[in-house]
Amino acid sequence: MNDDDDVGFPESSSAAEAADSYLVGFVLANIVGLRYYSGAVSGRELVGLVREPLNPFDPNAIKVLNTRSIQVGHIERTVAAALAPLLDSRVVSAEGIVPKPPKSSNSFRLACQIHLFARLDAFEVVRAAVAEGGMQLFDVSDPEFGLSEAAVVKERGGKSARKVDEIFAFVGRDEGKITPAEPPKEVILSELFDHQREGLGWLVGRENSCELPPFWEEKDGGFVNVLTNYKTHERPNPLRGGIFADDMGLGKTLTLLSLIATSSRYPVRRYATEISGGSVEGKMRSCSATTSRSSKKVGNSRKRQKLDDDGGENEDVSGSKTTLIVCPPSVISSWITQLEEHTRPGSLKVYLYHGVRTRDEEELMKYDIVFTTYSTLSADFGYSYPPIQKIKWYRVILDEAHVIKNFAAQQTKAVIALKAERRWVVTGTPIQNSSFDLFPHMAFLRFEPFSIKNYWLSLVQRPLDQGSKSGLSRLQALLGAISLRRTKTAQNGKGNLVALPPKIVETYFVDLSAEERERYDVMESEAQNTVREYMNADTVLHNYSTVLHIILRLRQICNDVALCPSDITSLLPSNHLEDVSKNPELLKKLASLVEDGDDFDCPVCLSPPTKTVITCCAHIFCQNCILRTLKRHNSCCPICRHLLSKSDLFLAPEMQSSDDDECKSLLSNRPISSKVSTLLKLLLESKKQDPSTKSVVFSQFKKMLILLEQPLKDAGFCILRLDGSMSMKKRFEVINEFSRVGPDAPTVLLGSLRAAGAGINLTAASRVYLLEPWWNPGVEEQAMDRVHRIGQQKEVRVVRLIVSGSIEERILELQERKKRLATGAFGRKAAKEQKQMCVEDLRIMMRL
DNA sequence: ACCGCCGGGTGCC
DNA sequence: ACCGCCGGGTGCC
Repeated sequence: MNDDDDVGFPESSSAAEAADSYLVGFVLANIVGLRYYSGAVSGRELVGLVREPLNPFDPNAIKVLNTRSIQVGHIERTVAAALAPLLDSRVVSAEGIVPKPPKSSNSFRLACQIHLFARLDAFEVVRAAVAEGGMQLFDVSDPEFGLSEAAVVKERGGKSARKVDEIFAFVGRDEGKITPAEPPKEVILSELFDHQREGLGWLVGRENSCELPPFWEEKDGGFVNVLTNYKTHERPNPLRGGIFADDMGLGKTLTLLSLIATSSRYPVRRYATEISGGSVEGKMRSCSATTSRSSKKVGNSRKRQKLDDDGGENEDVSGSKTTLIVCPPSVISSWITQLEEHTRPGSLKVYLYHGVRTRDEEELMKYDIVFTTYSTLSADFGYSYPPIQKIKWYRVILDEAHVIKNFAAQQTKAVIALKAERRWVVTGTPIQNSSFDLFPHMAFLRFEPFSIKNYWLSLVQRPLDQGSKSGLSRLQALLGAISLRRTKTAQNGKGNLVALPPKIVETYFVDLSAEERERYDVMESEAQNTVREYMNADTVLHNYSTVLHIILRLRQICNDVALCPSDITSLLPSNHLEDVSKNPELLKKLASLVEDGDDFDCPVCLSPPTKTVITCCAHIFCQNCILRTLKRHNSCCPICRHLLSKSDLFLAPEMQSSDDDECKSLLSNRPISSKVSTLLKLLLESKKQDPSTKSVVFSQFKKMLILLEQPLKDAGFCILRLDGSMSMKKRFEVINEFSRVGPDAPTVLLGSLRAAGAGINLTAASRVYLLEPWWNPGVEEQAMDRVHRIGQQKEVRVVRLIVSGSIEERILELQERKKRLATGAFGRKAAKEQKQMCVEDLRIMMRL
């Protein structure tokens, strides 16, 4: 057994915090010594990795714990030797997952994937250390991956990730109706409102619930946690408590007093009033710091004996039903006021554990309610055996629990260490601001597996930090499963504890000037002719890159002619064979296409290529994707079935950022395009309304972002740029600077989509301008979500700029079609085709 | 034989 | 552990 039994979760091995750490990859290692420990692991289960520097056999030892914090074994010595320094120096945090169940019950070792997380600037160090230790670092996009043992695991992992979200979606949905409850009239004098009776019903119901906690199911006579896949034969304890998060002003305090009253011993032991003496009023006087000792009484010895052996967690130590309420000092008085107002005098005895306070546990147990503050708790914690920590309370209520923010803080630790059968987190504040670390609350509530840091991080916090949709929905689902929130406005309905302000998306149509229009029309008809030829000859696929090129140019003109050379045909490959290997010119052009475009999705993985490869048949892929595909599919190009070998693949040159100045000089002193002037107009309007409003302008064309700089500066905007060529570190610096406030603070961020990937948080802005329509609506969605995500305080307005009567309008049309398809009957089937442009799409886009 | 080879003892860190 | 590894016994053909 492990030693940290009190709190019920292990100290995490993850030193690097979630905020800016990312998955470097994973290594395979054995868990050894299973023979010597009792911890069981079933397949696909997460395990805790905990350093054990004092191990007498190996200072590098890393022990492995299962979900229940029971030791399973150790990480094999060689791997531990390589990882220990990384963990100790907090360069990495590690999470283990056991992919397959042990072959037999008396196995000696067990394979484990160790996922390593680190800050981006430490990736190289980690890679080097892993290599030094003789291990292979597996990467998600490793082409070799398809064949390794790890692949099986990873594939399953992918499936399970989807499944995890389904599980989350399911939980909390089956929450039954609440049966309203009446408080005992002997104690509560006031009449409760309907919603308060319901609230009371919910509270009482949860405290007396015998149901399995959320995410647990009964299966084959045993119990399984469907999230962690942990199986056990012991029935997990019900979660007797939760989060009570009614809006302010709905009377949470009275509802909670009613809850306390239902378990108070009044009127049964009316005689006890005399023993402990003092009504509420009496207590009120004795509560002040200077006189709180006055309530000291000699306890009876029978109780003391019981208290002394309170190590037994299951024992209800004294039979007492004392509720401990922890709250900020200012809130105590409002509790007292409500006590006076709503309860029968003398029916609930209270003690203020605050200032000069008793050290006598037995004394404390005489009261119905003991109030204390977070800072008192924190001050006491660390003293040996402070009574408040030693007592096993009947119930603990954390009021205004949102004041707990930092898991590492002493006061948080003190709160989590409190012992009680019934635990409540009470808050009236929806989680909207950026400090929304709910882990302390999960730990306090003993809500497994979220009360275990690694699980919290990987299941909720990390997805949330990286701005993924599933992060938010998981958080909402799990909170929904254990909390009650009603808002003043939305009566009856369960308000969401995690609410985002609204997002308004509008499309602003831009009219081209007469000159621009003429230019565009000429180009478009040229383009139509070319594409029509390919279509008639059925050679669209063989001229794929040319077609992409044409479309790209048309889209560029919609933004600004400066993005595109005047003669569209000059950019088309002269050679109809499109063989890059025999045509270095074409390679160059394609490379520029990739660089300009910034939005080419690899047709295999449907996301922007990491290492861009151009085939001799002029199609574009991620290096890893095309390598993997060639291995599987008889060496054919997935687009045109051209035979390919490795020598037919060309790495696109890395993007250069040095041409910025060149671009700038090229682009300066030109008349402003219609789209740019429209953007300026909109930005100025919003500045007029509120000068502090911050905006993000997204374009997929790097040149467009450069081109915008000067006009924006001239119009008096302080701007920043975020592009794909920046290192992650630099990106975070830019975002940090962008969120600065003050008279000289930047208000406009020019961003490329590629730079706004996972982990990028742009909530400082409340306006988003999308300069062009994106191929795939999901990508636009993602861009908006960098701004519209947890931490956003304001309503978000998104404006898409679309040139009317242009290819942009048709792209919009295509997007709509695809959305319809995706949500329609063919939903799942259409998903793959959705992102790849087909001939039919091309027809629509080119008006052919 | 300062070797190779055999087979028994043994087994996390 | 139906392994690897260690260290003792052993030794031409």
